[in-house]
Amino acid sequence: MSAYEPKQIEQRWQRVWAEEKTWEVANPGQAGFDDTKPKSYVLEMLPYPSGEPHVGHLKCYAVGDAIAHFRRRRGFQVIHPMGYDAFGLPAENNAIKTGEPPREATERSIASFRRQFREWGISIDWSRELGTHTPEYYRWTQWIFLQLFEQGLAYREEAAVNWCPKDATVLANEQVVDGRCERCGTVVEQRKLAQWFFRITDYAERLLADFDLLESWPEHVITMQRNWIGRSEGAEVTFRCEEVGLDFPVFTTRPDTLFGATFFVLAPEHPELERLVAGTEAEAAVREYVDRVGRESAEERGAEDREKTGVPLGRSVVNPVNGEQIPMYVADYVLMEYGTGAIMAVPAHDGRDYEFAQTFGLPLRRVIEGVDEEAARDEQGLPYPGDGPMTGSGRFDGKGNREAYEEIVAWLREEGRGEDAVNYRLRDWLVSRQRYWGAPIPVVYCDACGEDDEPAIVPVADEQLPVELPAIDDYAPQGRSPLAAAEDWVATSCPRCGGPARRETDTMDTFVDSSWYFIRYLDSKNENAAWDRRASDHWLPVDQYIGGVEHAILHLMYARFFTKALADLGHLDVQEPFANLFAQGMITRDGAKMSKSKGNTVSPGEYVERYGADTARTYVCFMGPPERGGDWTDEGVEGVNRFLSRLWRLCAEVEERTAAGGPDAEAAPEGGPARELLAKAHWAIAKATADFERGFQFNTVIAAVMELVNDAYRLKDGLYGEPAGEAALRFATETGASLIFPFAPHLGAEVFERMTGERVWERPWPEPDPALLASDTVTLIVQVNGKLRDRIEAPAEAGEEELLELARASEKVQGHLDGKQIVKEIVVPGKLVNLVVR
RNA sequence: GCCCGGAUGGCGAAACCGGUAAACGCGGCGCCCUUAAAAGGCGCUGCCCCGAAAGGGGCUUGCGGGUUCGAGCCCCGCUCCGGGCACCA
Repeated sequence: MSAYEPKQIEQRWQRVWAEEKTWEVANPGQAGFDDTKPKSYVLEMLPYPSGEPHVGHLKCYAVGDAIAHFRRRRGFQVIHPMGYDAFGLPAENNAIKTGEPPREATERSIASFRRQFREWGISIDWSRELGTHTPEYYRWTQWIFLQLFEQGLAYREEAAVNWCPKDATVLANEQVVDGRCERCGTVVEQRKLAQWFFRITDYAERLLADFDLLESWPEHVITMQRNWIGRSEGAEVTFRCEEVGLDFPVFTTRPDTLFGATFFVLAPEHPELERLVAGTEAEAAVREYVDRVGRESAEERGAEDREKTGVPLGRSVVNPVNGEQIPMYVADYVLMEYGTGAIMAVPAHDGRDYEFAQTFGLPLRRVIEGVDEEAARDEQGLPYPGDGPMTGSGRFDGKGNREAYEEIVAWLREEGRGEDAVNYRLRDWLVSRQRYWGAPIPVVYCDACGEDDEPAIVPVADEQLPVELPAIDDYAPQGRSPLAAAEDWVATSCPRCGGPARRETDTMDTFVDSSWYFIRYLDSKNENAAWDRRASDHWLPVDQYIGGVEHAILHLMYARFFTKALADLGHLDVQEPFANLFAQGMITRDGAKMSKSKGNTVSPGEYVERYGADTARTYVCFMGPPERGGDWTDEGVEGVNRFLSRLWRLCAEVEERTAAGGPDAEAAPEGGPARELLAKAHWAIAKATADFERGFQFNTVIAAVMELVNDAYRLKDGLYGEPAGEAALRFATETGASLIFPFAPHLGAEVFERMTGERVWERPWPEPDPALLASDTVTLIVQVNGKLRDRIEAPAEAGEEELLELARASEKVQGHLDGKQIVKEIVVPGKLVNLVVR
């Protein structure tokens, strides 16, 4: 009998799928478009092509492909494309080290990914393939940038960035490790540079509200995004500094504690600081403090156990609720980026204000009594952040603080000193990078069009797109984008006035590229538009998105933002890009995250070479629930390989039998092995279908097919009775192939063809026969006082009385009744009897 | 500190609506095939106790309570592990 040789089988089917373009689908209006089927967009996150694919890729695409195959055979027209997120730092860092142009290393890696995806037999519509680094793609990334720019959603502003003084370069956040430059170890500084931003904060509210529009996303991903957006409700209250005649609004979530404010703090970056202290005694100390803070990294400043620091300003503001003068400070625990960059400090009810007050000997004033505390009225138990009755708050005393909250805000509103306010933790998205390997930002600076010595920012005209990335020699950053060195490229003419102008030399964050690729797939060869509305209207949203949790926040939120902004611009008709999201867990080795330095990496290529793609794919799906992680073991791989070999040999044996004796037309009588095997096959169909539809329980789908194959072995030769016979065996084998096909497509296709002469992917997913699922008898569980005492084969149709009689008649049960009184009888028909005795 | 997950045999796990705990796989043990090995096939395999055996009994889903005829699953209180956010007013 021939052995299972995956290589031959796999190559054969890969050739068929490539030559026949089996997985390509047409768009509406194109030849071959099938308008009879509902659509399903199945998408895995596109890979970042660096080096070779790793097991994370294998898992992601194995899971996605199983879904795609299942949906096709359930009658959907499935679109399942692939592309490469090809811009980014690794290729550029490699270029700095080796001098190899990023494009070359990237193309090499893409070729390797493409080849391996084909070797894995992933059912991809290759006609839609894209790379985000190609001018054909980034031309439209630039177009989207300009669309956002025209809407005021892209803007340029000074911002603090990470700066390494030794390398004289700007660093990405990921290149700052523990506040130091990852390359030279120098402490990183904050520098103010003009940067490009996307106004994602305008969408904060919708990004929160539209979680309701999603069909199925993992709860923890939604929670992570919620926390990231960080919506806080409160009030904006204005404190006035009479000495300099300035109003200072603050944001607070606790207007109920206003009477407890005993001091006031500004962030070191606060723009009015200068005016407050200019020419005063405090000026020198304040300036020194602000300078010191400015030199610190965000990491240092945010350190957990850091002592509170600050400097008094020698000024005071008036508390609008009681007219009290409270002293002003500057302190680095107040952040300019959040709220108004100023706070009212209530040390009795806020931990941070409390610490500051302790350090600087400032008074506490309790304005909310603790409810159950012994020392509810004195300084013990402070800071107290909880609820309770108001005290020391004038006419609000005695009221609950929640009630007082509303009344105080209403009062401030009437007085014109405050109003309800909402704040978000979310910041605008900084998209410019002083880097080479990215899509150039398509604007120019024109002095002639500008005013007041400020050059005008002029968008590049649509017909001049793409702004192509020029070839350069030196990729090392010099404190400006490496593109700045390409002087011929930088010097251009102004699209508006035709005069001399300079190109923007920053490139875009790679997250911009990946925020819209799923739309481009729908019309990836379109040279006249980013996409055709007919295509996007038909295919969007993505019905099932699959990828790692590491993208739970950034990528997924950026893509959601892009979708909403593009919908607002009239380019899309969906508000959410991904209706269903599946976040896969990480595969470890020896219990640890895989890394080259630990030497515990698993190369999918090696396993595909040794065991075949079907084994590797089925194994990652069988390891456990795919949303959880799993530890890769070679024994586990062997086990799956053994199972697939068993299916293969079963097929070979059934074929031989036919050659020898011809199919026996058999009846599969009740109680016989043929009937048993057919019933098992239909059970497996029902189980596999249910588990597929329930979500991603692939491990149990595969287990069901294993059970079917085991039963086929057990029954085929009749070791313990009659053999099952040809027809039942053939059906069991065919069914096993059909059900395993989404995981092991090559073997599934091969075995199915040998059994039926047909192509499994052209056959609908099998339906279980209810007549064969039903059984004449059931195992009745008999409990006494909830403990299992006997199992009895009972007629499936038996009524409650009959079951009770059977149960009471059981000898084993009798032994436990033993003179006791039956006080209650519980019957679950077809399942269980519980006798309660006393 | 706040917010999410999770904890079941030697291991990965299963258990759908509160109704047989441990399906399936790994590992281990035994047998068959073989001159032998590999490969393959067949069986056993949660823990403890009684028994020569057949068989019987008890215990068991991180810990402690509760609800229920019945809890891995529901409720209350903890412990440990993993992840996210974190001076966000």
